[in-house]
Amino acid sequence: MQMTSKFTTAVHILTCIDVFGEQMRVTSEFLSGSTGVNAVIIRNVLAQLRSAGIVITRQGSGGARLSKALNDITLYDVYKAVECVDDEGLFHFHENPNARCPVGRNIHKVMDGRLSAVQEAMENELKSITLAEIVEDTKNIISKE
Amino acid sequence: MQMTSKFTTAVHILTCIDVFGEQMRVTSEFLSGSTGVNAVIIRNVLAQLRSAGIVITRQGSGGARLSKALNDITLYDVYKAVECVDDEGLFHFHENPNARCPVGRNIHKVMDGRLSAVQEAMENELKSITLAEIVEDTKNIISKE
DNA sequence: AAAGTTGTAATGATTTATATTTCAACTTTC
DNA sequence: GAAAGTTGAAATATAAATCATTACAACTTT
Repeated sequence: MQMTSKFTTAVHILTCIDVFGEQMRVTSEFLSGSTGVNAVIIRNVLAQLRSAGIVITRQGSGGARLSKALNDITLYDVYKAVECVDDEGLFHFHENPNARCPVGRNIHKVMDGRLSAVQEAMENELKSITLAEIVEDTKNIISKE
Repeated sequence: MQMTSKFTTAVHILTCIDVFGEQMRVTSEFLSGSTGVNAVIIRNVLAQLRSAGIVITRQGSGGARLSKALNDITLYDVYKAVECVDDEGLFHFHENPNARCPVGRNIHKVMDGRLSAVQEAMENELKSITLAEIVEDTKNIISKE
């Protein structure tokens, strides 16, 4: 199992918008070139980031912009925006446990709370990381190249 | 994205072995009935649990047994046993970032450590939960039904 | 020897992820 | 206002992953 690569793609996109946005229009075509991801997928990711209030895009004009400070965007916001994990949760329960078996009819409720806690631990860690630090590190590396 | 259901299936299996193991042979056929999961899949999961030193099974004789105390089996052990997440890690990087782009050639190393930390947060939570508690809760619920 | 079980390989069905094609709607520039 | 470039979005294709199923050899117990 692996998280959709739209997540790292989205972080890459946002980093590019900040790094290049002042000098040029950061179009889906440009982002496709930088990420190696198909331009239509880029537009889909941008649409999700837009729905989440993270970027602004407009038909025709071209070029995405951030709609918040990097400090106010956490990896969790990006993770939610691109729907890495749906309402069903991170863990996938086998669907047909046997209700006539005492274990089968109870295992779900016994595990549910604990699995939610595990997912929450991961999400809390994502909340602790901001795009500001990602971009700062990136710029530092670039300036030393 | 969701974790393979082999994980919850494995926990279900281990719970059944403990709950029913003293009164009967817990065969893959029986476990298939309780979980609603195909018997061959059950045998595959049992094979993985066996490789991890968690259960004992033998050709012919039938019936799986635990090879450790429930207290010494954490959800992390089960998660590793059934290979929920492979060596690539929980997060899947888009594969072809452009090395000619300053962001493209650095984003991976900027994110890697942080993504590992996120994964580790999840895994640490899994390590904190033992099968002993899962089985205890299950038995408590059953006894009150 | 018979019956039941595990181990495992091979195949199929379903779902999901990503890429691709296509085109209408929009903006800017000439 | 026409041309060029861009976004938004639907439809389709390809590839990979997941789970189920079939089949059968190896093994154990009776």
